[in-house]
Order: sequence, then C-alpha cells, then structure tokens
Amino acid sequence: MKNPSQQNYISQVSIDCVIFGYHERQLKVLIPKINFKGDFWALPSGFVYQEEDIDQAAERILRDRTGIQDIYLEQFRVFGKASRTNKPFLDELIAFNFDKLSVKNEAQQEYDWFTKRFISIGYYALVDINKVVPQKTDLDESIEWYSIHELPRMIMDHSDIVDEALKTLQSHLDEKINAFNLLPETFTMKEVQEVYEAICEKTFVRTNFQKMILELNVLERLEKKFTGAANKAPYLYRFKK
Amino acid sequence: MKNPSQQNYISQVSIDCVIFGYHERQLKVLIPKINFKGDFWALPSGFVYQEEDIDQAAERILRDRTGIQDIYLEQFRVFGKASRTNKPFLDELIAFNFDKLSVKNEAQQEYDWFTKRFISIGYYALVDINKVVPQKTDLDESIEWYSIHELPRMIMDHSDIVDEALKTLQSHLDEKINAFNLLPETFTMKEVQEVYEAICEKTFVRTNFQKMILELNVLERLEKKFTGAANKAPYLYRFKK
DNA sequence: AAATTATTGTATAAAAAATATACAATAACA
DNA sequence: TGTTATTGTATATTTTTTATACAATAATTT
Repeated sequence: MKNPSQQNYISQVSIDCVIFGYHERQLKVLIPKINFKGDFWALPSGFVYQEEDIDQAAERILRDRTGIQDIYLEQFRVFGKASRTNKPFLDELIAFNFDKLSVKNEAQQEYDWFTKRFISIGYYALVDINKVVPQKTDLDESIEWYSIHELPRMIMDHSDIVDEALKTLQSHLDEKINAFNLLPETFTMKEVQEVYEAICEKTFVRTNFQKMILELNVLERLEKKFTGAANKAPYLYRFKK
Repeated sequence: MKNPSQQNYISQVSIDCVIFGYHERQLKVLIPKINFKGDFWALPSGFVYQEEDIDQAAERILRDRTGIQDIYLEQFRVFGKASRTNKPFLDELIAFNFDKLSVKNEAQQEYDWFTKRFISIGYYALVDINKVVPQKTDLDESIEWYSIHELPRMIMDHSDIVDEALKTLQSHLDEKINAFNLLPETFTMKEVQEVYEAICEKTFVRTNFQKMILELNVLERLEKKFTGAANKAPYLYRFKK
C-alpha cells in the first residue's frame, strides 16, 4: 500500500467522521486507537482523491471502517483554523516510539505531508450498531464503540468535532427524521423513545412521544413482539422508505 | 500584485461568499462581473493563506469587496464534487478573449492552478447595504447588487451556492436571530417585517409579527420616527448587543 | 381459572402557543 | 375639526403541546 504522500490526494484537506451508533440506551461513537505507544485516539479520517467527490470520500472512509455500504451521512461543518496541524501529536508519537520508527527519506516525506496544516470536513454517520463489524486499518491497535459520555482523550480538536457533530444531530432530528438509522430494521416504540432520549439527553412523556412519532407518518406498524414479559406486547414498527 | 499560483495559498481550496443585502423590500446579492468579454458573473471568491483561519480568509474577502469590517458571517456548506472545476468557464473565457490574453509561461502556470478541481467552502454574509461601497478588483468589470429573484447566469455551480445560502439563511432565522444585520442601526417594526418577508418569501400578520419580534427581547425602543406621512408615527428600534 | 402485575395503545382534558380580530391612538392634511 | 392611513395594544379564537385517565393485554401468581 502506498503512503498518503504518494497517493493522488488533495493536499491539506481531510475528512473526519463521527460514526454514531446506539446500544443499551446510550449513544456511541466508533473510535480507533492508533497502533503506537502512547495512547493516541483519533476519529476515523481520510483524504480526498483528485477524482472523487467529498461525499464519496466520506462514504469510502465509512465503508472501510464499518464494512457496510449505504450509510446515512451528513456533512456538518468545516474545521479550518490555521493551527489545525498534526505536528504536536506526531512529534509526541515519535518521541514515544523512537525505537520503532525508521528515519528514512520516505518517512521524512510522510512527516512533511502529515504535519502540514489541514482543513477538515466533518461528517457524521448514523449506523445500526449490530450491522457494523469495526475494521482496523494497518495503523490501528483497536477500534471500539465508546459512549458519548465516556470518550477517550483524542488528538487535535477531535473532541470538539464530536461535540459539534452531536449538536448538529440534535438540531437535525426534527427536520431530517434520521434517528431511525440508529435502529435495526424493526423496533418498538419504546426503543424509538430511548434513542431520542439518548440523543437529546432528556426524557419524553411516553404517550405524547408516541403520538408525535406516529403523526410523522414515517412508520408502518407490523406484528406484535412477544418478549415473554408479563405485560401487553408492543407492536413492531418499520421505517417507511 | 502576485498571481494566485505564486501566493502562499492552500491549493484546490476556495471560499465563495454569498453577500446578502436588503433594499426596497428585496433581498439582494452582491455579484461581480468579470472584466473579460463574454458576460461572466462569479460570486466573490478567494483562497486561504497557509497561516490563515478559514474564517479569517472569508472576513478578508468580504472586507475587500464591501469595504467594511466586522461583517456578520456564517459558514454554511462545502461544495466538493470532483467535477467542480473552472476549466469549462476558463476555456470559454479564453476563446472569447483570445486577442487580449498573452500565452506566456506565467499564464500557463495560472491556467494550471485555476483549472484544478476546487473544494469550495461557502459562507454567507449579512450586511447593511447602505454601509457597503462595493469594491471592484482588477479582474472585475463591475460589481452590483442583484435581486435574489433576478440573478445573472453565473459560472460553475455558483447559482446552487446562492440557493443553498438562502435556504440556510431561512432556517437560521429563528435560531440565530440575525436578520437585523441587514438593516441600518435603527429601524421601524414595519421594516423588520419586510426584511423577514423578503427572506422567507411569505407574508406575516402585522400584529402577531410585532408581538413575536418584541417577545424575542432583542430590541430596544427609541424615539418615534416622524416621516411626514399622515398617520401615527412608528417607533424606532435598535438591536440590543 | 381468576386475580395480579407491568406495561402498551388510545382517548381526552388542561395548558400554552399561534393566529385572527377589534379598536383606540395619532400624525398630517383637507 | 373631521378625515385618512397607519401603528400599538388588547383580546378572542384556533391550534398545538403537554398532562392525565383508563381500558387492553401478556405472562405470572394465587
């Protein structure tokens, strides 16, 4: 595999993805840990090929990390401060990993490419966490789902990027009606409510929430779901396309 | 002045600005016409210096075109299709202006720089049209305010960029309460209503509109404005900062 | 098999917000 | 002084949102 500096990428432009999933009443974010000494976490990122739309690039990065096609994606903001550079992080990484890293000519070229100032386009994705098989790249030690409230300390401004993504998701919720992308094919009304509550960080009154969601007219009601619990069985719903 | 290709710009990244003004019940956009044969209009644009935040770059471009500092600005979207290139436009321009253009080495270098694929960050600005003295650059034949409903045919995807900017402005209106940036220091309630109507492309009931705006608690009431009209004089208001 | 329990689905009441209507106040002019 | 075209404010009406009530029901317990 070629190194980034040798690829046909647009230079100084990157894409950072905030991949949201949902599990056990919690909003989760998929975050790789970098395979070097020193505990570095960084959002799934990538670059844009010369012949590639930025939306395609984001889709490619998402596909590579989650293994799934046709992911729900929204561009939400550009991060473009002049101070946005990997240099402090890379220097720290190199200091921690002096033994492992060769200082060949090629490495220098990579270093120069990576430590330039980058303008990053932020995308957020909503996925069914059950369908995702997180994919490590060569550079990753691990890739895990972290609760939005227990994120690891990330490099650069990646924590801010997650904050912005969450704010945007919250404000998009009514307009785009996209929270269903976090759920499996079929789900109960209670599950919908719990997703909304996890995203909005507040509770809803059950009866009014149910009415509000049904009045959106985006769900079709299927058979009942018998769980074995000693109470009335809820209906299953599916998002109408 | 140095040519763009020789400047210390980030390559393949541009900033396009949709500068909104308001006059005579109409939303206006400030658009330069390029100083070459062939009737080419293009949004006020520019590039980002290596040491410059993207927000600073947008402010600089805005300042250069309007002559005013501290402009209200919002980043609204990135346009990043692989097909986004000036090449068709430039080739057309060159065909129209074959006599005028030298084909020196330097011109080739400019041509190569300009015809690459560009990722453009869209900003919209809201200005008091009375304060703006539109500034032509070397490349402009003219720079004029056009009604949002009578825009000239623009190069590339610049019409789409204006459409997106307007949509964003409309949706930002409630949340950011920014329409007052289109008005002078003091204004009547009727003028506020007319600005809102121009932006939203719909009418409001006067009495309810007045109540809604006053309940925002962002205006302070000043003296009355006597216009000489044979009716009750309206109050002037100022936006509280 | 009937009573019990913990939900779920739906209806309706109460409160709040948005919209429509009424009307007095007033600046200039006839 | 009456007339006209607004403006500012109050109030009525409608719609939407939020709160409350209650019957239905899937197991489990008695």
